[in-house]
Amino acid sequence: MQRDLPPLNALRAFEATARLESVSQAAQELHVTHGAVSRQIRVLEDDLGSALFRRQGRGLVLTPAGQRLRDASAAAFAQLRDACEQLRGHAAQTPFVLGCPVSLLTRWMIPRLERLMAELPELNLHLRPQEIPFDEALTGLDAALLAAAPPWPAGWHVFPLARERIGPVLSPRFAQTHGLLHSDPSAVLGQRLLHTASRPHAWQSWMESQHLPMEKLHFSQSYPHLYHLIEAAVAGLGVAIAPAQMVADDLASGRLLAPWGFQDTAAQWVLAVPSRAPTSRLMPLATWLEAEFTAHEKLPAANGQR
Amino acid sequence: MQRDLPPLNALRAFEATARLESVSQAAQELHVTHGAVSRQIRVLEDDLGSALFRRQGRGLVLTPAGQRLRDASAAAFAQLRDACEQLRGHAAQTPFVLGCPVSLLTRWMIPRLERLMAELPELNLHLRPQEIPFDEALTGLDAALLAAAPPWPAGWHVFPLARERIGPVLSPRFAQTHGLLHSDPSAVLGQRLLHTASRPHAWQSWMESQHLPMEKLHFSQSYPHLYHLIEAAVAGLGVAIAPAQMVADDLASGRLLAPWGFQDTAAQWVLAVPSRAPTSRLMPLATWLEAEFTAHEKLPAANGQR
DNA sequence: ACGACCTGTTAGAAAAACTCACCAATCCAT
DNA sequence: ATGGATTGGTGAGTTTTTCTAACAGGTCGT
Repeated sequence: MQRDLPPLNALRAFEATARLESVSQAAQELHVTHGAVSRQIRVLEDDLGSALFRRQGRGLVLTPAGQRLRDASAAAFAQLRDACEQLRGHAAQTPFVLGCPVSLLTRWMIPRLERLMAELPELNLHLRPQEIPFDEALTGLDAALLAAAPPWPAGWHVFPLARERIGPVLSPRFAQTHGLLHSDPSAVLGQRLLHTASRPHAWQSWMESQHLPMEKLHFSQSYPHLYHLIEAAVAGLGVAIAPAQMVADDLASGRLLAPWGFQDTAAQWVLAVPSRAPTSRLMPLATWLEAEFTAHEKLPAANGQR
Repeated sequence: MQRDLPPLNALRAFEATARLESVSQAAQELHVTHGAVSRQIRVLEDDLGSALFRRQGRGLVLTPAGQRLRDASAAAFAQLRDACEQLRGHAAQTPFVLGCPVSLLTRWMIPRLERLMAELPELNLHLRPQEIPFDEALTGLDAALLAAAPPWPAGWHVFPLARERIGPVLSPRFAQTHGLLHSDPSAVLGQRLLHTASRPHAWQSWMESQHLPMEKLHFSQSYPHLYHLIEAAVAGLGVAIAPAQMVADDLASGRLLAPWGFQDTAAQWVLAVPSRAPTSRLMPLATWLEAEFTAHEKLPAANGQR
């Protein structure tokens, strides 16, 4: 049978008090009031059944019993501190592996990476390109950044970052651009529409949201990745449909135009983590990403003009 | 600057779980539910920022980080356990010194001492004869047993045990006894009244409570201690006035009679302790004494006949 | 496939810890 | 000596933590 340990928090209060020979200073070190420390010491004395301090005037003197306990607890706590220090240090320098689809990585993450590293230097972020669908257990990842619609796989914990919003984009260099700029959304019907196998329903869902018929679409070549699709649009090969965030920088620089704005989809941009992962390193990243994503909410809403 | 310790209670839960390789068994050892342990481990993992267990089927496996922490915490806790064990053991075998006036000691405590020692063997009780008034700090005592009226000195913590009740007692061998047995309390007026310097007001307060005049009292010799007073009564030298508890055994055995019962005084029998003494060894004694004192409440009340 | 067994999770209840405000004692500077 | 500053102790009330109870989901053995 296991012998009983004393109340550990009381022991911590005692150790600090014994080391500093002052209740008040110990309270300061432990970030509590002196009353709390005084009480904890009382609890410990009561538990052990012997006085640990002699109250002498406005100070304290350790009793022999107190001295022995101080030595033991100081050593024990030092050992625990060392071990935890080591673990924490090791955990801190382990890279935080973030899975991310190549399209997002290329067009959104990389332009922001330097700033992210500067603002969260402790994170030691490593990006791992990885396409949707993600492994259910997120094997080898500390987190994944992706756009997806609920329901989420069991075993994920999901931080919503922003609604996904998509819309048609085209280059100023595209031959028909001038005629399209002030037209209805229906004007896209006759254009060369670029699309990607990774988002086969993008045009369909946008057309539905605009109440346009789908039969008259003129699909051009299909691109394997969203990344290529957007590059094709930038090159003026036709009208692409893309999530707002992934063309934000191109819109800002004028390389792309979005005459009909963007439209919410059922999907969201989320940060997904295995449900029982430690949260301490996660929260700063989640916060940063959310801020960065919502900073783009200033992009034109659906039907907005640019 | 002091580095931070991990949450200690969480660490204790982890240590038990790691040692037993089971959340459920650890919960059993710690006398909590498995949910509590599971949660504590989660808190610790979160605090340290690294997983300590790999959940594998219905069991647990320590991660390398967990193993290191287990070794460190097992050693640290063992050290603390040892030290506290030693302190507790030392405290337990230190005698518990109970100050007690000789009268009470002789006539009440000693007859019950064997039973007390048998029922509270861990207490290691030492009686120290000591007369009222007691030192305000109760120097050298763990507690004091005495009859006194409030207010109590500052720095005492007082466990009330029973009201003090006093009444006249006399021996069957006393010459006038037969005539007194069925008389009014006023019959004492003409008798030889025994009294003691240690309680000069005893007769006075009793007479007042009976609404009898005090002028006609025939005081006999004064005895230095209550103890002698009672012995004088037993010897048939006159009528003594004594607290109920101190003649209880004599009444039971017939060596003394209390024809007019007993009367509450302003005083109480109390167990007094220095206010910041540890309570763990105290409570069993206080409980035992209270039970023993109130067991005598069955003695005849004031005006009751015997 | 089923029950036995184990761990994780949640809301709400219970317990522990803390703060605040006060007191008493001591020390120190005037 | 006296009044202010500092220190420790205490009690009431509140906040925070921890625990329980009940359920969910997975794995193992039969």
